[in-house]
Amino acid sequence: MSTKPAFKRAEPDARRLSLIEAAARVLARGGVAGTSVRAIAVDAGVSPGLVGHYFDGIDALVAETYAHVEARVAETIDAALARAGTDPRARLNAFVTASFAPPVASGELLATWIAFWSLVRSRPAIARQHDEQYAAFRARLEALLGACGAPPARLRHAGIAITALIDGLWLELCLSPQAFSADEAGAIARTALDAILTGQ
Amino acid sequence: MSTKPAFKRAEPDARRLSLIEAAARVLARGGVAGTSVRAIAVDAGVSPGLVGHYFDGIDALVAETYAHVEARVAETIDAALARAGTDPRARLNAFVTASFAPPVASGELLATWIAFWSLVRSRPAIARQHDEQYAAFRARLEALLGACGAPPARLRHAGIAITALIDGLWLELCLSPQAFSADEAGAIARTALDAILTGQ
DNA sequence: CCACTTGTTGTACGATTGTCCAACAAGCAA
DNA sequence: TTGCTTGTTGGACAATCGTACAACAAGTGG
Repeated sequence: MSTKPAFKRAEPDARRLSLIEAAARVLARGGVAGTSVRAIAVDAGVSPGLVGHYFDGIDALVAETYAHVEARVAETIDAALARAGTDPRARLNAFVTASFAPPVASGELLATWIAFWSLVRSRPAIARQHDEQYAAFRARLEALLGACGAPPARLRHAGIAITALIDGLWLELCLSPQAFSADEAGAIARTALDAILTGQ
Repeated sequence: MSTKPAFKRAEPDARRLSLIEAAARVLARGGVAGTSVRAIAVDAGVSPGLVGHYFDGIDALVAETYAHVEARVAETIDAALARAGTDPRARLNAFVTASFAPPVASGELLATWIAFWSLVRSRPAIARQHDEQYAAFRARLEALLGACGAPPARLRHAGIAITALIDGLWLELCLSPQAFSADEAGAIARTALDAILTGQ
């Protein structure tokens, strides 16, 4: 009879991903205070030492977790856009609706954002990453706004405005879900889109 | 000759305040990661044990620090409103301008917000405090909007919208000050106010 | 079957955390 | 001055943190 292996080797990329997903789960479950190398290792079913083997410290793991979670958010929104068809305004509406519904707007995701934000000011590399992901988010929104006929001269300000509005509504929706509903947030965002696309 | 006292007693309220202000400074200087009971005590020129004498744990100190800093923010905005005179729209403009200028919009303040946000989901008492402070902020904004002639039926959504827009712009201004300027943020917010006050 | 590489383990390490508490002393009342 | 209250000290305490590293073993190429 054969002895069972004490552990199984994983393909490096798969192992990295499983650690990132474990970090996201731990952040969602216990918040920033409940997140540590050990807790993540336990959740991933792995020895704590392995975290250091794949990431340059826990801050780097948090940064990669943020990037991964935001990529999943982007996928969720892309799926909503695809479902909305080809009408530019319908796609814009789908964008905001998806932004305020689970799994995008949820208290669980917030912990990952907060953990990442807390590193932005002290870590230049993470500040750069934040700038890139913010720019990408805004660029996508500007493309949708442009497709709806927003004048190019106003595209920059429109993109900043709608991005900020969505972020502010999303944040409050995560922090105190009872202050207003996801439907209200969607209605507010669509009203703002009307105002911007109509032009003054 | 008299021996110098080893320490001086402070009036309880003054001592509490000095600890809160020290916590705000430490959060501003070192971020969430650089903040601890000991660091705050050193900054306040006090023994670490004294923190426990005035606050039920460091989370309570963070919560009170947030309340204090937001009160200072409110004072700064109130001063801007007073300077703006009595014209309702001028007061509204002053509100947004003050929100995007130091000391309200600054990376230093952000750390206090982040530390507080990270406690909202796990501490019911802090969640309640957040709800109250958010409601107060929005109520003040709704009063200013109402004075500008915004129809009462739309006041709730208008208040949520402008609050979210200001929050989103403020957050991004703190996180990456080079993405857009405070003047741009002010112009964007004033445009949104125009759209809301004109009615659609 | 035997190296050899390297993913993985488990622990030890020093530093730091928040909290607690006995001892001290400052300042007021008598 | 004498006594008393209590703000204050400073260190002890257990727990936990992130990281480093030597030992082990899984899987691959020979």
